[in-house]
Amino acid sequence: MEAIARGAAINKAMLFYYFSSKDNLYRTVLFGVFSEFFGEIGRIISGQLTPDLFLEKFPEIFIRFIARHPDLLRIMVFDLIHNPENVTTAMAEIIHEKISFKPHPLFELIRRWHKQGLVSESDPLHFMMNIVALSIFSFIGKPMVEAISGIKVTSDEDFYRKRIASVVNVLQRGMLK
Amino acid sequence: MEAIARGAAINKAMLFYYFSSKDNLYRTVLFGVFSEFFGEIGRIISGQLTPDLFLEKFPEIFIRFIARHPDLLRIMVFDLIHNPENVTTAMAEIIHEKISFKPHPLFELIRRWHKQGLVSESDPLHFMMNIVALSIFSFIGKPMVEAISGIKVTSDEDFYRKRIASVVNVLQRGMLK
DNA sequence: ATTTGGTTTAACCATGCGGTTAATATAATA
DNA sequence: TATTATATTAACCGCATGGTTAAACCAAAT
Repeated sequence: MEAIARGAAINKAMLFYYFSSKDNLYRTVLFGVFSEFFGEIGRIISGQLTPDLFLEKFPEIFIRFIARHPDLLRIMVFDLIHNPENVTTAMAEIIHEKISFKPHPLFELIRRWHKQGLVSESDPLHFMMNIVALSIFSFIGKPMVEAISGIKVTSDEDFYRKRIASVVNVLQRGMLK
Repeated sequence: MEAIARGAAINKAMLFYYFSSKDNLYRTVLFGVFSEFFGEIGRIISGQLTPDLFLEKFPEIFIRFIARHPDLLRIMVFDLIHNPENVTTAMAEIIHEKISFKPHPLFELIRRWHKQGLVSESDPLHFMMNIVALSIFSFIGKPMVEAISGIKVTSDEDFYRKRIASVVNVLQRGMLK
């Protein structure tokens, strides 16, 4: 909290005055950032959406979004690992009650794609996990893979572009029929 | 450290007596667990290894290994996110100096596969990242995807089996030619 | 000018935690 | 048995940090 206050050039007590607790500040920030994210995602989901367009756009949006908010992933993953109930209830609350994005239509869409023989994965949960996994790991795992391989990434922009290309390629070839 | 000592039914000071610092204890544990892991991986890597066998075995070993060591991922991801230099230098040291597993032969093998037209991904770094990403996210992301989708995983064993199947399917269809 | 309500701050409190220490118990050795 | 090296412990230290408080500041309303 002190560091946040320093960053905002205000006194630490002001954070508690306006946000009452660290947890509440956290949720407020999450809400803002989720609104932004699901807004972007919502914009590509429509009736005419094809699976291969979805698999092309989603990783791009996801990876670019996280790259734009480098601290978000750090904070969320920390919470996800240490007390998942906390962050998941906060997320569920935010998503289901306050934001227009509803996941169920997307899940129904994925099921329909599978029934139409367009995608190979029948379970929408695993379908989405595959996409998110490939996108998110670009950030968490980069230093680990660098350490194991001994290969250092030179340009970030270059890395993300190649990463997006690789992810989209794997997803389209791997999940489309 | 206090919790670890409690778990081992010893006094906290003993941990410092035998391991001198938290960091050193951490590295000792990492070393043990990495030896185990890379031992398992090393066993499947040989001259006759085919890419599709590799893509089938690696995720299975990886996912089962992490499932067997639930705290490992938590600790490593925490470090990976908060001070990557720390964990990566520790990892590099452990892998390159103390363990028989060498990543370069594997990377060469992947390059050869690509030259032979067996796999579509030309960069071994991204090739490996795709595999690790899909495997690892089964653990970190599970609660998140559950929260967003509203679908709760019932049986763990069931979840892992389906997860492995989905990952192997995506990888084999997505990266093989 | 004085009251009032929101705003801002420095100083403080409590707790958690990595790490230390000095003293004691125990086993090995001469 | 006396000595020495190794194990083991309770108590303590210092620092970071989430959170609180009481007082001061300041603008607008009376």
